[in-house]
Amino acid sequence: MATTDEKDNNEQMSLGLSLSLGLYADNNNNNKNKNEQQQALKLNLIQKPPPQPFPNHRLSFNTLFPFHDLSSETRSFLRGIDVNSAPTSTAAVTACEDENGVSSPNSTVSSISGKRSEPNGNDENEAAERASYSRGSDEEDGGGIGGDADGESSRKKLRLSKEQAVVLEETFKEFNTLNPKQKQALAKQLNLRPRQVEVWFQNRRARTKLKQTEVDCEYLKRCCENLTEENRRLQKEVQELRALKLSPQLYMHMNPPTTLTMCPSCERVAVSSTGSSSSSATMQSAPASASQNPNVQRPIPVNPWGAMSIQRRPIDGPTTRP
DNA sequence: TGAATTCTAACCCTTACGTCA
DNA sequence: GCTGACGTAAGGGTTAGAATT
Repeated sequence: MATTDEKDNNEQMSLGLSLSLGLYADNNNNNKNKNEQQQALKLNLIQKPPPQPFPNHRLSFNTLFPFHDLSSETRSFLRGIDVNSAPTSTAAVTACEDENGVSSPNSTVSSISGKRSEPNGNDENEAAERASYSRGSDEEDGGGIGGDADGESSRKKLRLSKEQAVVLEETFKEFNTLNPKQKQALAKQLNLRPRQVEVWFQNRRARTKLKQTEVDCEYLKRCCENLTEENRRLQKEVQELRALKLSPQLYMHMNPPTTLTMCPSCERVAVSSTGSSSSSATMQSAPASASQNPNVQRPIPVNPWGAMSIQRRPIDGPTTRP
């Protein structure tokens, strides 16, 4: 059926994606326009994606574990994803699309296209089949990809063409979430159903998040290793100090124990030796004097992240963002 | 004005399918 | 040809915020 959304799409088709995404021919009759307009302002006019990579209601990993020294890096993880490594400009892809908007290589039903690597064996039959398939019945969502017409049970799986994937990827770099209008416009441009675009973005976000989780996991692993090492070292020091306490007569012949000091500016922990000239009084009374005199370098509880010098390699992700 | 209800969109988890080795 | 691993499109359920009543 011809919905108002389709009308929107027709109006927007004449523009390139970047423009059409921002275009708000506001003849929509549903009740969420205010929201969308606000979002459109945010996303399209200001060209500023939402601040959070995943504007989710739920807590993200980084929300739960806010590494203070990593925030900027962590936020940048989701930038610059280029999975397909063949970034074609949107304009170029758009240019491939002819006026009818149906002759471009469309999403591919794998059982039809055969090879995964090269879906664009452009028969007219194939193209027609793909077009009819990917367009489907433009009823919203309900049908699903396998829910069209005949089979409820058999859900055929389509494969997006390379061009579609590239455009989606490029768009994802810009906006990792789409508002409904953007979704519509992009779907129209790619000759897909909005639901398919939505699903693609959802899955794409999931993949990005998975990568992020892997990176975070690796980081925590290294944190754990460092902490274990630090713990081992401190245990050893404690043993030394206990031995010292039990036999003070030996103290004068011992090397001074190492002490953790913290740089007040960067709060990084440094292991320093107090030097051979340090007196026993200094060593033993250090914690007490530190608590009284803030200028005294004092042994501190170990900052688990401070001693880390791990460079977290950002994973690919959506593009730059302030 | 505040509470209850409805709508919507995003997310997560899972499934099903296609491809490849 | 069969099989298991892997990638990914899609289904279904849940949730939170906005809009409406």
